[in-house]
Amino acid sequence: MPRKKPSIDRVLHALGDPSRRAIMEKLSQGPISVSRLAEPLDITLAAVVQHLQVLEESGLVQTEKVGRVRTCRIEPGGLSVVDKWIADRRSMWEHRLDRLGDFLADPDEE
Amino acid sequence: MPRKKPSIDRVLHALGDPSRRAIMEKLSQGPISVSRLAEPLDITLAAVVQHLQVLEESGLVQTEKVGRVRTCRIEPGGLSVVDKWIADRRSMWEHRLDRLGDFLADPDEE
DNA sequence: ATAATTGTCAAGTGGATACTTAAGTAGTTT
DNA sequence: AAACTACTTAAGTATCCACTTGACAATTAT
Repeated sequence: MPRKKPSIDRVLHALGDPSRRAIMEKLSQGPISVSRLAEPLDITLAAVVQHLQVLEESGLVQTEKVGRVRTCRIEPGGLSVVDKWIADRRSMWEHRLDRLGDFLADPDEE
Repeated sequence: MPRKKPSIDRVLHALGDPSRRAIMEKLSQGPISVSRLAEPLDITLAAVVQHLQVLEESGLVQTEKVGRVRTCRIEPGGLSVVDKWIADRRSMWEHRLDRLGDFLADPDEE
């Protein structure tokens, strides 16, 4: 089955949840199985599996099942779409600040 | 009223919503009033105000009311907490990849 | 074969939340 | 003063979503 395109929408929604961020942080330490992932989190294994689905569909995590063990790891390129979105916003408003000193609208700052 | 500390949790949750991202994108073009912000979005003005509250509490947007008009603008440092979180994750797993070649899933390591 | 491990799936629940409507406030214009 | 503009606030609704339970499947160990 073809892997879904990781949109900024999917990715940011995925990262918006604390449990999923905890999973990302754990996975940053290295690949690990589902049940070992679940141990430190105080949610059930089933919940962890659901989070992993979201993370996988958003392109943040890759998993592979061998035998009865599913091993999860970070998908290194997954966060780049967020980087890009942020960079785009920043370039927009920074570029704007270059062109016109916006003291008119904002006398207080800068 | 002291401004709340913008945690990574607040910020990523705020950015997880498409309407709020649309607001961020519009604001990247420059400061604008609430009602003009609402025009292109097909949600009510009241909904926009609620989103703006979330964005402001997360430190992504700053607003200022003069007369009866509230002007909204990007808070330039607001996204840095996301940058930092991403950079931290990346440095973790990249550092790890430097140290040990991760040949295949080796469950009992270290 | 039996049991234990590791994960999967379906269905349901409770709480969060995005949104609407409607009424109200406070500046601004005429 | 009256009308209009630009929000603001409260309350209700409906959907979403994180999480649980419980039954099941598949692999590995005894």
